[in-house]
Amino acid sequence: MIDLRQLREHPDSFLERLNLRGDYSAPIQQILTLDQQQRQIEVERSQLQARSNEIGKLVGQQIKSAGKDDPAVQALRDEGNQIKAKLSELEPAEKVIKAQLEALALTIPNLPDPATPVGKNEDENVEIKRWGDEYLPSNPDVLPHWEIGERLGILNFERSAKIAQSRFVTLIGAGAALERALIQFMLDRQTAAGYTEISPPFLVNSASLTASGQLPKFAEESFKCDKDDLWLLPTAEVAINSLHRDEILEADSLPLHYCAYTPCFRREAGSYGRDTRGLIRLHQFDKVEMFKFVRPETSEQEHESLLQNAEAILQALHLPYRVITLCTGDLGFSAIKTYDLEVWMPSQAKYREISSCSNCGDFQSRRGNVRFKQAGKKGTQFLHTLNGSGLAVGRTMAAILENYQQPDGSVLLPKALQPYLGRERL
RNA sequence: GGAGAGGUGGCUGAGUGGUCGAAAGCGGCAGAUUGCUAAUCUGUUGUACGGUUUAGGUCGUACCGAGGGUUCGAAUCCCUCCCUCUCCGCCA
Repeated sequence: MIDLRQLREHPDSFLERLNLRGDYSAPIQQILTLDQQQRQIEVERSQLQARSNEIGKLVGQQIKSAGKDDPAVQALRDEGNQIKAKLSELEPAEKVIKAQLEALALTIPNLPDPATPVGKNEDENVEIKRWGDEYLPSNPDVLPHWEIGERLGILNFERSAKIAQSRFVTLIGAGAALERALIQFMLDRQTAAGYTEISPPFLVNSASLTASGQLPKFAEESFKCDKDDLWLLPTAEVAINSLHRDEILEADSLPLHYCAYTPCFRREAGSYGRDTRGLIRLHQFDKVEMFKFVRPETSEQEHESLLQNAEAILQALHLPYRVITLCTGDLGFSAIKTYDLEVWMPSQAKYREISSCSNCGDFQSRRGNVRFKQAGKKGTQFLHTLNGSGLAVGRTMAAILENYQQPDGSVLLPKALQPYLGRERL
């Protein structure tokens, strides 16, 4: 949620930064108008209520001293009724405006951080690092991971479509074990890095999705269970973000670092043509997520260490990757700054996203009303939230199947993973 | 799914129509005092929004699970929903 007070006080600089994402002039103007109307009504309303409260007390006193049939009592009652009549017009009007204001404000994305490069779309993202050139595979005839996977008999798409739909996979034998091993491996690493593991509900309510930013704007992206106001979790970020919703945390308890393995469910609406084969873009995939609740002044630094924690997995698996900083035009809705990790996919001769590490500033904590309080100090502050994949399991599996593919059609397993599977190759 | 009980401030817990934002205790904070790793005493102690102020501040409104209703006036009465607990049923 944007900071309405900040917008009200510095509308020009606010809009200038926001417009680095696209043109939001119209809704912002509307928000400013609604905000002004709302406050105007609020002033009038609270004055009336003050008088009404006063009358309420006076009636009580008058009845005690002069009896309930005293003419003064009737006069006060009349005045009270008049106020009630006025309030019955003001209150609904204010509610409507407030609802419009909130609905609109919820569709405004977060302001990009000054450190986020300015750009229109993904073509203007900035590469900041490459790692693992020495691990680039030398095998020139690498098969795409879905082909090698089906040859090895460890994954099957056709039968998955029979069970569910296209864009689902069934893992078989060593494939299923590999997935489980990767989850275990990643959780082991991230918990060793200080993240507290949680296992949240895989169904979440609308409030949780709104808090993290998926609703109201991206309702089409998630699967909904209509009867229950529950949605299939699109990412563990949603669940962990709501773990402390409507709470006031002790400053001393921060930072809180969590990680979680969950499946993630996404409708992938509007991406019908892309990545139709393989493990890259499925309706259901596994992910180990990292999430931090931190004090505002530390979030930049926490963002860097979050990135390192994600990188550590790729490094441990000896998978070549690069790090890019998303530009303002490609930045996600809730983020102020995002690093993407892209792993090398030999069959496509391209780097493909395998982790996204974002600093969301106080955007999600405003939406979820998560604050912290310094003991002994007055007032509360919104904290900052950060999230990052550590990592997407399906894409990691795809990267392994391609980068570790041998000329004889077998797939070597990364050394770090071998103990988890009790074997050296697939 | 059926029956019952209940949701009050950081916690425990009183409060069933009128100075209740809410007693009391605990905890927290500040001070006093006692020569002993603590006791005692005193004071203080929620959040949000808005008006006003250079600021400290000050004033107002709202909040006793959520949303409606009755009333001059609701934590208190009525309705709907959500959640928790106990028992029964069902079930991994």
